[in-house]
Amino acid sequence: MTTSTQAPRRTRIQQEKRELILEAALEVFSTNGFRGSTIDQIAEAAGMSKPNLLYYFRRKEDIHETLMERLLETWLAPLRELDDIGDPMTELRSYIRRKLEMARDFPRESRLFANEILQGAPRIMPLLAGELKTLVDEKAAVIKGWMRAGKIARTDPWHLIFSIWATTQHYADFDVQVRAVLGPNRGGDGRFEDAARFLEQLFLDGLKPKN
Amino acid sequence: MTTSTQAPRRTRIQQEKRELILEAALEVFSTNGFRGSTIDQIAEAAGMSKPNLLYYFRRKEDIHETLMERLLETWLAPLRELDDIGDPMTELRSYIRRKLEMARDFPRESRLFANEILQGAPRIMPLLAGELKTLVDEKAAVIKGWMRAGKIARTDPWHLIFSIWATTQHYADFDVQVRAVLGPNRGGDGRFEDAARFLEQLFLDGLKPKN
DNA sequence: CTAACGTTTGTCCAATCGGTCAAAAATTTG
DNA sequence: CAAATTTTTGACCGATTGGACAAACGTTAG
Repeated sequence: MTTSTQAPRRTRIQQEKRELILEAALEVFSTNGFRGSTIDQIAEAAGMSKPNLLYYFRRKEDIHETLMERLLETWLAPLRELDDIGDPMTELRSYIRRKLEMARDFPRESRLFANEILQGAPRIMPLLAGELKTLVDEKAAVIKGWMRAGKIARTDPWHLIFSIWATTQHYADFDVQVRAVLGPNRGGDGRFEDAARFLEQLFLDGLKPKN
Repeated sequence: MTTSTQAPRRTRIQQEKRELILEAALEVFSTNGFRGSTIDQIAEAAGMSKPNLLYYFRRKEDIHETLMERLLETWLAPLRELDDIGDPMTELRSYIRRKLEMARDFPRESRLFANEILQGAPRIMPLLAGELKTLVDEKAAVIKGWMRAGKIARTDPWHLIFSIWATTQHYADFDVQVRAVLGPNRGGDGRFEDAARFLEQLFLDGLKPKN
C-alpha cells in the first residue's frame, strides 16, 4: 500500500510523460489559444492517445494551469535580476537585451502569455495584481533611486518597464507581422540583432539628432 | 427609388442589421478570439437568433473577414497621415500620439488585430506582406530622408515603426496587465496621459541623463 | 508462477459547435 | 386590398468537443 502524501507522488514515467505533454501543449496553446486548442491536438503532438493524455492531466484546464504557473517564474526572471548594484544604464541595457533574447528563444512562452492577457487574464489575474505588481513596484523604486541620483533621466519607471516589455515581446508576439514587413531580405535571422541595436539607441538617446 | 450601389444591393434593414452584427462580433471576437467565439454568442450580443444572424452572414468566417477588412484601413490611417511636409520630430510625435489615442479609444479593434497576428495571421497574411509592407516601406523611405537631412537621429526606420506600434498598442492589448500593475491609484483614466508623457520623452531623448 | 500496480487503448456519451431548411411572420410593392 | 418579397424563427443535422470508463496491456515484486 503506497502511502499518500500531500504533494502528488509521481513515478519516473509520469514525470517524463507529463513533461512531454506540457511541451506539446505549449506548442498547441501558444498558436491556437486555450479555447482554440483541442485535447486531441495536444495528444497527437505528444504522440499519445487522448485517453492516455487524460490519464496524466484529468482536465484540459489542468494542463494550461500547470503551464502558466511555470511560465510566470521564467518570464519574470530577467526583471528579478535587475539589480541596484552596477551602473544603472548598463543594468537597463542588459535587461532589455535579456528580454529580447527571451523573445527570440522562447516565442511560444511569450505568445502563450500574450494570449492569456489579451483575453482578460481570467486565470492569472490574482498573480498580476499580486506577485507581479509587487515585483514591478519594487524595481520601479530602484529605478526611481537612479533618477534621484541623476544616473538616468527622470521619467515614469512603471511606463519605462512597460515600454521595455512592449518593444521586446513585440518580436515574439507579432513575429509574423515583423517578418512580413521586413520581407525576405531583412526578415531573416538578423532581425533580432537589428532590433537589439535599434532598441539600445532608442532607450539610450531617443531620436533627437545630436548636433 | 434609392440609389443603387455597384456590387451587393442591400435594403435598409440589411444595412442596419449587418452593422449591429459587426459591432457585436467585434466585442466577442476581440475578447475570445476567432475559434473561441461562437455564433450563438455573437447572435445574443446582437440581440437576434442564430439563424437570423446567419441570414445576414452565411458563415462565421464572413463576419470575421468583413471585420478585418474594415479594421485594417482604420488601423493604418495614422501611418498614412505621416507626412513628408512639416517638422520631422513633430510628425513623429503626433503619429505616436494618434496611435496612443487609438489604443485608448478603440481597444477592441487593437485586440482583434493582435489576436489575428498572434495566431499566425492565417486570414490576413497576404495583406501584411502586400499592402502593409508597401506602406511601411514607403514611410520608412520618408523617415530615411529625414535622417539623411540630419533632422532626426540615424536608426533603422522599420524597427522605429515597430517600436511605436509596440509601445502604443501595448496599452490596448495588455490593458489588464497595465491596470493591474499600476494599481487602483495610478491605473485610472490618467494612465494614458502618463503614457503619452513618457513615450514622448522616450522617443525624443531616451534615458540618458542630460548633464 | 501470481498478485498488485501502473499504463494504454477502444468505446462511448452528453454537450456544443457551425450551419441548413422549411415554414411562419413581417414588410414592401402593385 | 392581395401578391410578392424580405425577414425571423424553431426544429433539426452531422461533426467535433471534453471527458468517462472498463477492459486490456505491461511491469515489477514476492
